[in-house]
Amino acid sequence: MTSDRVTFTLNHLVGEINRSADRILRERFGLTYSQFLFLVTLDSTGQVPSSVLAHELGVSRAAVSKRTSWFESRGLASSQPSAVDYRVVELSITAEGHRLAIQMGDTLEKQFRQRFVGLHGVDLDQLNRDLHALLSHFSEHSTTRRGEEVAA
Amino acid sequence: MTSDRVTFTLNHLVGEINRSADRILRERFGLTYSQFLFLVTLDSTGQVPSSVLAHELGVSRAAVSKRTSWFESRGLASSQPSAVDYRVVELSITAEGHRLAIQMGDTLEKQFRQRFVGLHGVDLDQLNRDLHALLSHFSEHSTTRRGEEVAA
DNA sequence: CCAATATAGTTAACTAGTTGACAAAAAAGG
DNA sequence: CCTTTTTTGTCAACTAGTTAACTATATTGG
Repeated sequence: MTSDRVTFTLNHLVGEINRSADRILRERFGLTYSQFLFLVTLDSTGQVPSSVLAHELGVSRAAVSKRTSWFESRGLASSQPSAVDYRVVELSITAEGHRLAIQMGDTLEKQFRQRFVGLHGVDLDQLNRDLHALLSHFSEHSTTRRGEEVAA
Repeated sequence: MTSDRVTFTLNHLVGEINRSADRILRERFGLTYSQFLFLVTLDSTGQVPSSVLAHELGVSRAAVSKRTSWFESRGLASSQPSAVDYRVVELSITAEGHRLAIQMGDTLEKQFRQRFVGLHGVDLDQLNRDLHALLSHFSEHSTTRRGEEVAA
């Protein structure tokens, strides 16, 4: 059962971390962790078609489509039809959205570091490398059917 | 940014693993990963009050309440009012549910092992220990953090 | 003993995801 | 050039979670 335990441990740990991040972001910024991910991803891509953002977030195009107006109405993101492909809606982050994404990221980073001072016996960088190794091994050996289409 | 990258890597990896498990369970058993978790958790607890199962699964009592009839109607779980506390609904797994939980667990285990033959340089048992260390450190330091000072 | 409080489960209204169907636009290719 | 196929975004209907309000039952303490 060793291997199963790893997946259970992973799920449990990720659950705890995300719950904690969510709580902090709600308290201090009034936004959820998932809203933070939307912003930080859009910030990292710069202006992108809605479908590309969906792919980056690992969710369906429909999911992004439904959430876009929420971010627009709060002045955190903006959308405009592409000039070159009239099917495409280009999304971009606003200055306010960018400012917020940075601030939220910094807050989480600081909180995470504080929480792990005094944790000895685990090398976080080594852990990160191992997780990356697992991830790429996993992606290579799977018929990654992520939502619908897959970019090779 | 090291620490943030760890949480992103964790999320990404868990997403891939769970998506893969979900796909396999849907194909072979017609059930989702989350339904498997419900069954395997109920199987491990034995007969429990609905609220205890909710706690074990890390979801709200309402979430369990709404799903219970689905499992009952398929003969995988059963519920009966407690004889000692008339507020409580006791849940238990059926023989069929138990059989299914075992079979699904075995399938995932086998698939996981197959996928990781040929992955060198990562000791899964060591990884599991590290993750557990992180998890318990995290849980210890997560309670009682009201109003702590982190400059924003 | 009984009034106040706490707890278990259900329900309603909401959020955020899914798939499948669709219209419109673009790309491919005879 | 015109048909066929592909892609983009949106919508509808669904799943699975949330919180808040509610009912019914326990538990506690004066």
